[in-house]
Amino acid sequence: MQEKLQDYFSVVFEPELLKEIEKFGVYKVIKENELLIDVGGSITHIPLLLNGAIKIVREDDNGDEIVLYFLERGDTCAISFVNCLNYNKSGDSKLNYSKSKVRGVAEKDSEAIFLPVAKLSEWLEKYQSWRVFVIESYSERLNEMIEAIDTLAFMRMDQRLLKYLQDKVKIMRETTLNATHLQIALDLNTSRVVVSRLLKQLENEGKIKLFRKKIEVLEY
DNA sequence: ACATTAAGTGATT
DNA sequence: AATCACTTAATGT
Repeated sequence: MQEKLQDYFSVVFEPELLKEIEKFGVYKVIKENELLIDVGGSITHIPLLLNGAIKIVREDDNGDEIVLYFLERGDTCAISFVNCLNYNKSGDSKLNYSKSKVRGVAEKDSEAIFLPVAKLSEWLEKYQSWRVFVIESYSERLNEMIEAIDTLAFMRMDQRLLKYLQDKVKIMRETTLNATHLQIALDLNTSRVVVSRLLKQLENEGKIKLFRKKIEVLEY
């Protein structure tokens, strides 16, 4: 764990903070499709992603879902973190953790260090580098959310689909994606039939190539 | 050989 | 863009 911490964060964090992270953080290997946090689940730890990718999904009461954004190497879900802070301040004395409004699923095998929320606010006061990191991360997440809203509000389904595929290529670092039409439909909150048709269209336009349970993206 | 799951398609709203 | 109803193709047992 130390080496990996060094690799990714030695430039970002001061040595003392790194030591603390080593001490209180729990290193974990996350398998593809593993559920990290579900809607309504308590947030007890915040992940510091070493590598891999986590898909953050919003789910409403009917179980309809929309992909908000992906967490990548060096990312953390600062939104949930700040959420925790607010909760604890305004909060009761009991050790209640705030509830997650999103779901996090591993998009591929990943490694992360899980940090207990209690430590995080402490570090906020102690370490300058931690403050910077959290604020930057927060702003990144916010921008990604705005981007997600834009695509949702202003783009037609075919464009959204293409963007989805291209984003995924970026995150997976592979041009050939493993995904069924149904899975994609769920991510975009549409029906499988629509996805199938639009994918066919994209294939005819020469932008992608279709296989069974696989899609090769040619333009990205 | 049969059942199950993934993908393709026309017609309708 | 969604839904229905149906077909075809690939895969698992």
